Amino acid sequence: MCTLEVEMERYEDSKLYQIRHSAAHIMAQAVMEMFPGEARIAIGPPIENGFYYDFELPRSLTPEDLEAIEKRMRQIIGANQPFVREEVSAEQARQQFADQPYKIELIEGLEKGGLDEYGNLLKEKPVISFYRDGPFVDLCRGPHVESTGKLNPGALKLLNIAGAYWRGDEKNKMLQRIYGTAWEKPDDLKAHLDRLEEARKRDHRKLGKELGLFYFSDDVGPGLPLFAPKGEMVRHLMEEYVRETQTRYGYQHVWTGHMVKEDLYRRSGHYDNYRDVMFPPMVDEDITLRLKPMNCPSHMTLYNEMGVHSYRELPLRFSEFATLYRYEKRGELSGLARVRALTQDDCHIFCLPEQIEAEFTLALKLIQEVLGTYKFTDYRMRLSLRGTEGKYVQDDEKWTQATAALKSALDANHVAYEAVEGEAAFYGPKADFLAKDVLGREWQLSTIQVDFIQPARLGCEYMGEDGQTHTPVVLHRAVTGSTERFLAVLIEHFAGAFPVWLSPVQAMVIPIADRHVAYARDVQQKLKDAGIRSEVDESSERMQAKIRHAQLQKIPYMLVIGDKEQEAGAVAVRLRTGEDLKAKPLAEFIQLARETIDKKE
RNA sequence: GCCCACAUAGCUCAGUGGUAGAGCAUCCCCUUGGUAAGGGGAAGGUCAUGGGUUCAAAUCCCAUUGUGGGCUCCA
Repeated sequence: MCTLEVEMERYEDSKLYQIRHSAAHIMAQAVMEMFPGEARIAIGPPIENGFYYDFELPRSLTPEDLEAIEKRMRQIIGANQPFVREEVSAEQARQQFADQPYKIELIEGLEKGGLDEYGNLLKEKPVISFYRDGPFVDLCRGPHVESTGKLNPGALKLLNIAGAYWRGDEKNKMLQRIYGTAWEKPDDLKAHLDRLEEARKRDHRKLGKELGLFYFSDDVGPGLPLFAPKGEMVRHLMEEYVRETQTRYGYQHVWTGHMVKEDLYRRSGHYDNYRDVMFPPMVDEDITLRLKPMNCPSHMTLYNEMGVHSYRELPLRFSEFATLYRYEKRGELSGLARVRALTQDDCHIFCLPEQIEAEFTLALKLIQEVLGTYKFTDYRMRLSLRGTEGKYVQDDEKWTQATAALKSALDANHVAYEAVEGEAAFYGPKADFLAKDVLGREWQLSTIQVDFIQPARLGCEYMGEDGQTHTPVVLHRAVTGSTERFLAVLIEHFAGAFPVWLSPVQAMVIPIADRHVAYARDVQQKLKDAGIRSEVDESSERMQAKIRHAQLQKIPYMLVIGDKEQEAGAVAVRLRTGEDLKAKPLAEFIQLARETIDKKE
């Protein structure tokens, strides 16, 4: 066996990084010239596919300003100003940026030697440096291109204006951020803009409407999706598939409703950690109820109500497609990707401490199977661990134990992972699956979390082999997470052209003339008998128009029926790829379609 | 929640102070066709909601609601 070692260039060391960093400086120069003496500059880093710079300005920027700034940037590039690095003392830096409060704050952070611009701890005290290009000076670590002329003026574009809090903290002032993108060659820029365009075309909100899947209505409320028959069909198929798979993996299904007494969330710890995402309480005399934002306390209560559990019963795996309600901030709602009413394929596994590894492995296999079915083959794992401070429940021993169990399970399954501190849930560490879609965008889909805390708080117990009562460990696990969000990702992943098994309408029967309608209905009935979902296009349009309509609806099979097919008991099969499979006996088509559907290809 | 933008027919959009428009979709009529749009006609809008300015508001101003782009990928 041989492994090919590919030395990946770090983005930070790349030419593109320098180009974008330099573009940010050039943009800042242009903006400062636009507001002489009034512009305050914050930070302007390169980011994936581009760069941004944050400003505090006397007025709001407009799209026309962007054009003017971009024009000025081209002039600065034309002037070919060299970038000159200069190392300075903190005092010199303060003098240079006396009227730039954000820079002063950065300098102070650097001077303390401990903090970077976000207040995070740095390992060593950095050297303070400037980069000058022409009249513009910025506090900057670099590196940059040699001179502004190294940038290709045709490979640069300012994209949008956005608000951004200084240091990302909503307690701080709101700054104006300009996003731009810069590349080595105009063709690269074009390719990038084409990718953005492709992403827009696949936008699940646009496709959801075009394909008649789901809607939002002001009358119902923000973040509360309404699923039309076709959308609900997809949702139903997704749920059915995961349910059936879970059953196959030894999971049981439970149901715990929509509301819970607030007291339960106080005991579980959710009230303290999760209050902001709960809908306001409903008070009924002396009972205060909350819409369920998560299932764990309900599942644990159910576990308790079911009587005394023996260690022989464990693991118990309770899964539920539960409708949860989360009071997401208005500005964070986004199509189906972020909603206030969602369906979670949640599961809680009650197990013995020594079963963690096996249960984790089982969940891992289940997730890998499901993601594979949905054609997500490119994913990585992130192990989220406790941070040094914050919301985390204090119990060092249990954290250590939980973390070790997860790591050893990952290692035992030869799964590569990246550990991130400070990203854990309040009750324990978690392992998340980050999957890439066809456009290379990464989505967090599945999650497995270890919980040593809540079962104890809610009094979950089992009788051990030793005759003593013990607290079970609970693994929280979601495969597709929120069905709504997963559907959003699927729509974009497949550009609305679902695999046949998931397509709400699998076949469109297209009679060429009215005299073929009776046979078309006959075909539809036979398809129905075979469990294939179809429609007959009985409109008075020409066949070409019917094909176009079915094509735009991304229906996998178009079955054209004319005199020849009717006589032969056949259907002429056209795929949405444009491929013409010619006329086939109906039975043959049904067999072909069934195989594709059953294999979930 | 905060910053900015946007809200006109079911959908996509035009209309920037003087009687509300187009294409697609819908309905009706003609056409009955062979792999991505056949032709004609009709119907359809308190211009998101509420205030204000004006002789006059879809258009200008304010508020509200909703939607969109963002809100730590290292000076």
